[in-house]
Amino acid sequence: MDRRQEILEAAAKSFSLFGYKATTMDQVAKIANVGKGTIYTFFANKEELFNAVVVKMINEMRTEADAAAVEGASFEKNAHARLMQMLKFRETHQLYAKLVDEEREIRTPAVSEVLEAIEKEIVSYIREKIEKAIRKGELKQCDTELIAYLLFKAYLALVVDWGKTHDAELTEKRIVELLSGTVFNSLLL
Amino acid sequence: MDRRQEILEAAAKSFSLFGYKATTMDQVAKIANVGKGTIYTFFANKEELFNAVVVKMINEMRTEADAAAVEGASFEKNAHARLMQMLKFRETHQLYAKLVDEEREIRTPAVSEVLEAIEKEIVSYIREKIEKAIRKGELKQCDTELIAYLLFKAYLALVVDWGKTHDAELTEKRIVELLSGTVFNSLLL
DNA sequence: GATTGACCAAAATACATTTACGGTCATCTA
DNA sequence: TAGATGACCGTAAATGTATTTTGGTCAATC
Repeated sequence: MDRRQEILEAAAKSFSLFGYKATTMDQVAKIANVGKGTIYTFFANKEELFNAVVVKMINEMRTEADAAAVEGASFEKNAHARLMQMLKFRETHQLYAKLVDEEREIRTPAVSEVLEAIEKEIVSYIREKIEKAIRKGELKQCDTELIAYLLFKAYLALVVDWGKTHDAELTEKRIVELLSGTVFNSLLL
Repeated sequence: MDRRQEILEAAAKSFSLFGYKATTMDQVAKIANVGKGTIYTFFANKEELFNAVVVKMINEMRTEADAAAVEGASFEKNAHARLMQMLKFRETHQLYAKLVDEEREIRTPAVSEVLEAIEKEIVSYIREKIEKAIRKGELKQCDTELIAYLLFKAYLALVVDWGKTHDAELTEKRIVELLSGTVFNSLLL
């Protein structure tokens, strides 16, 4: 089997289990059943290996977000489904969850950078969908960059942050009612 | 002069200059020109002294936020002015800025708790204003708790977070246009 | 020519020792 | 004699140091 692939999978396993900092190159080599030196013939260093693993994860997330949308459904319904899916992915997917954790309690630069990149990716993904809906005539012209950013931050706040400072999570119904009445409604043509 | 007051001022000065963790009770005693034991006749411990200082600061912030509003102006205009003022206070006021800093790089529980309390205070302040506007018939009935939370988080994201991941800050105009067209507009009766 | 693991400098960790700090209370003074 | 004080105490943090671990290299190997 492809050596590069085996290394990638081994790395994904280790990063998922132990996080970035606690994963050692020896560890990865052992899991992948290769010598440590072999890793460096495919990846320049630990951080590049990490980035490659994360890129793969981002693609999985995108795929799952797309799967959450329903052909023919309204922009609001699909945008909601997509965002909820990605936020669920964020706390369900072993690697993503681990990285969020690591970011909270240690401060590893490589992890911060990667998390930032993921968020940028999500925002630009949302933006794509908005622009597509505008082209289709479902939404009115607007500042798509800012709207995408606002949507993402709003969902992050309502789904993730709220629970940290209140004793109960917000129900999805309450979130939908709030955003449907405010942001989403204002986007309609 | 009132001993309690002198201690409070000395503490405010020290917390502002060095943060919570790096402020020592000996330090405060020296600045206040009192024996260390005296502090403990007014405040049970360092954290209570800290809380008292922060309560004072919250009141200042409230006063400044109120001063930013204009009698007779629209809800949107005043809410915007109030929120922008509080966010400016957040990075201008020596103590507040220092605490945000300390929270970012050290993880002092007392500081985290206090920052959370301040945010709660801001949100409930915004909520008050929303409810007042509803009573006056300027805004429609809505989920005031969530709207207040969303507004605060949106401003935080647009004014504070945006700059951290983009090379230029958002202009106030762009923020106003975004929120005016979405959240604020939807609140009108 | 691809693969490997012993090897190296640098970074992280563990440990021992010292220092600093929050909080107390017997003493002092007004 | 009631409030103020600072020397004092136990603990927690900081500091210094020895030891281990780790990312990355490269000469030897297959």
